[in-house]
Amino acid sequence: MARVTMADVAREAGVSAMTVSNVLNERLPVNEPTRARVMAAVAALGYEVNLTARHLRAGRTDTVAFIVPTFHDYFGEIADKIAPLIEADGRHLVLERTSASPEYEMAAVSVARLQFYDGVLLSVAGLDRDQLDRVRTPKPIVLLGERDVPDRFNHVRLANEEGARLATAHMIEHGSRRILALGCTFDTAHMMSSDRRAGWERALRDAGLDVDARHVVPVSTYTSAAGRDALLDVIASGLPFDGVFAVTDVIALGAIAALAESGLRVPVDVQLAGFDNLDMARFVPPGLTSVDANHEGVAETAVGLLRRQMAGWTGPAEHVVAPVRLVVRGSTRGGA
Amino acid sequence: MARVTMADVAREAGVSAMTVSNVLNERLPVNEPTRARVMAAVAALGYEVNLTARHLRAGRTDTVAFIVPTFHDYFGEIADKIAPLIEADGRHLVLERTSASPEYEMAAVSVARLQFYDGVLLSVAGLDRDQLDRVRTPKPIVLLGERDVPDRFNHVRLANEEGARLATAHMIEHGSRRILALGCTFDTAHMMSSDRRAGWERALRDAGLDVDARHVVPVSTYTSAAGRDALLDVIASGLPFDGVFAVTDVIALGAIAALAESGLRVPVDVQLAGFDNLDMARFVPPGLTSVDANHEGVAETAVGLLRRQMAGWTGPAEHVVAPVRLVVRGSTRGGA
DNA sequence: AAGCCGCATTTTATCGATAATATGACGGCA
DNA sequence: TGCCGTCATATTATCGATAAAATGCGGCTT
Repeated sequence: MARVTMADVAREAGVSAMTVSNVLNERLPVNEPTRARVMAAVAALGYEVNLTARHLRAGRTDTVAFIVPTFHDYFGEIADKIAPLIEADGRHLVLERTSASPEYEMAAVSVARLQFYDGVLLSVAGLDRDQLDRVRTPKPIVLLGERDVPDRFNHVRLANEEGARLATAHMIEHGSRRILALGCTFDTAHMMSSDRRAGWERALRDAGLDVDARHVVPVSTYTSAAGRDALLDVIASGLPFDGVFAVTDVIALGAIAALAESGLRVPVDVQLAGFDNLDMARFVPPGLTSVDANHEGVAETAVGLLRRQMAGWTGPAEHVVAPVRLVVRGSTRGGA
Repeated sequence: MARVTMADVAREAGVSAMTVSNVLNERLPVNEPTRARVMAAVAALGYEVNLTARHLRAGRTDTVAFIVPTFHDYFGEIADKIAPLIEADGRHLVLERTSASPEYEMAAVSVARLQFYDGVLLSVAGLDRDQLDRVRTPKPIVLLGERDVPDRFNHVRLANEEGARLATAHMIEHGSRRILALGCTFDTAHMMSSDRRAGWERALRDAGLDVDARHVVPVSTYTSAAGRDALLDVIASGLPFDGVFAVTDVIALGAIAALAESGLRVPVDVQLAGFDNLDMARFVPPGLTSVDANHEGVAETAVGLLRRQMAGWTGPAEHVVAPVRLVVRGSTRGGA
């Protein structure tokens, strides 16, 4: 338990603690013989720096947090894209989760927790603009996610409306006329479910089709199970449809299950498109057409903004809308 | 930037810093009027404790790390099970990843990084027994994963052989005679790919079937893409088979894609079973039969062992083999 | 009335590293 | 020979909280 400290190393090498620090951090020059003696002592005692003490004194942790609603699916995939970018700067990435609940999210961005990190990427799921506005921290922070955020934060979001429009228009082009917006809502605040609904709506209008409010089908949570249940309810209700735009790929997977169970063939009877282009979308038969959110591009943009802040930049915050593109696969009739 | 410190609060409230600490931590009793004054000062100044300073002095972070090879899929799902258990004790869970590379994994368990945490759950993917044996830390630590580990570590692993045997026997029972072991290997060291192969082999022998080495098909990485490619190669080679035991569900998803592309019907032409019972397995048509690894049970066991260590227990380490069961779905003929 | 005790609060020392500053040895130059 | 500058290394102070020990005060006992 008795950890080896810098003072122990200093004693062993017959120098002062400061010299050990200088050797290890290459801050001030140290003569070669002294250096060698220090290194030998470090090796002999198996010394490792106490990062907590360094943090307290030097004010730096070389660690960045990515705070997510949940660890799995979308966020897990994007975190794996972010990690190498952070590591390239010699920093460490850690994930924390908020359970998508506003209280947890507030707690996660409390000044206390943020002190552990040199910078924070926060995926906003539960907090609204006003709650975010109460977050007053000088920490470099970049927000990710589809909700509205205060201007003073750097923010990266997706072209939600455009993506939904692309997917919906594609299904219309290939013959669908009654397309469900599964997991969407008529909320007025900007958020994922409403922005994507707006895109779905625009595609319909562009094609001269009616917007039927019954086609907007909410889900209880953003899980495959909820997507499946919601779609089964629609099928049971007898409401006719020949296409499904699912607000996320996870929901789309639930839709695939519901359609299969109900004997509806994809894409012959019903076309289906999702959003996010998760890895899974390539492999689930017949291949899920999906709006590609360009995880890597989003990761690079967000990390770039964060890096700039950590380097001391204090210019105005940026609000980036990441472009999307449609990846066509077998679940729509344009696909293979 | 100028953070509010405990000394600032003390000055504002007209007491000493120690009294502020006592109020906030409820360590020593403090008179109500004083308490109220301190709380008022805390609120007025918006004070939040500096967790780094507390950590340095008190030696406690109230944070547990779960160190995983990658953030997505299996580990993301299990992390979401672990998080609530850690939070129930008033602690925080953070994830770190190692990219499944031994160097990163060694770095992640370096004494330096571990100092940030009160305890560590380490999912071993890259390190072998000898490398792990070099990890000498007094930190509470519990290992997860299918590799052999030194006795002195607490360890939770799955009943790999039994799970693979169950899945394979189930497919034999329903008529398969030539079952591939996709993603398995003939390695002699205990690891996921070889233990599960052993279970597959045992099921074959139990049924009086030959073990054909060509049926053991390795994959380059544990990804769906690699699973798909490997199975497509087998199909192209003309080697006949009528069942696939995939070493993980992620690999199984790749197999589903390969079979679909090749016009082979599941489960009519080929039965398929995976391992892990990821959420996805319920929803991918026709439903993926899978060995359920009981994520929640594993999470509870691992956290229980960790909790005990963090509470000061120093008895001998435990090596738990978590039981598994087969969840039958449409990808095998016993399913719906 | 003297002494002691319990309780609230303060003081001091400390966790381990590092920024800022001080010291001291040596070489160069007039 | 004496002074100064340079470079390597040592000292001191500090980051902010907290454990442990010290103080001080009023009440109770005898």
